[in-house]
Amino acid sequence: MKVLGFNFFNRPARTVAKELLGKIFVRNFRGKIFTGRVVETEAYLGSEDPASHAGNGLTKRNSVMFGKPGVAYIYLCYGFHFMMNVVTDKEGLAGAVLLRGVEPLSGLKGKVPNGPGKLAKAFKLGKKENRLSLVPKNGIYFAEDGYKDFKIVITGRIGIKEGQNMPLRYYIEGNKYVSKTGRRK
DNA sequence: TTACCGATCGCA
DNA sequence: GCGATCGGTAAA
Repeated sequence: MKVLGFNFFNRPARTVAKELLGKIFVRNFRGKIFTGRVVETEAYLGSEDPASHAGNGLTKRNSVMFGKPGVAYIYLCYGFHFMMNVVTDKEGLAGAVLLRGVEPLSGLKGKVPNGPGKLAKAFKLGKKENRLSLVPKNGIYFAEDGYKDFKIVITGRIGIKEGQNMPLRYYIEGNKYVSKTGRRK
């Protein structure tokens, strides 16, 4: 099993979002290991994407999206829910991939993180983990185990105003752990 | 300093 | 269909 490194994330958000499907998300929380297979992602771009946090230029919050790839961008939304993103694209260029759904593999004890909010909660991700680098020493990283026998479906993103949506959502066809709200067309 | 609102979820 | 609840952002 190979850990995904800097070069994997140092590419356009669309590419990373697509290739992250089927990979394994690993979270080491105080000695406990949580793992899950990535089954659903969304890509967020920079200035060309009005739905992205980075769509209106650089601010304090989104500055991490302009920084080094392979860094966690975790944001509190609607006052309740954290969203787990991975920064992509080379430094200076905004881009991120949102994790919307994973299939639980180990350490998740019956939890079904089918949705970005629940996912972050199940993996114990919060404000503290924002801006952490996805280098194994920080306890958050992605790994590759050769799983690639699946079909990728591309649709519009979820929760985005009409008119500024783009087909940047990727998921594994037929997977039970793709979020339900996300399954609608 | 204040007012507004969002990449959501669970319950009715 | 709606309310919960908080931090970033822009305007004053």
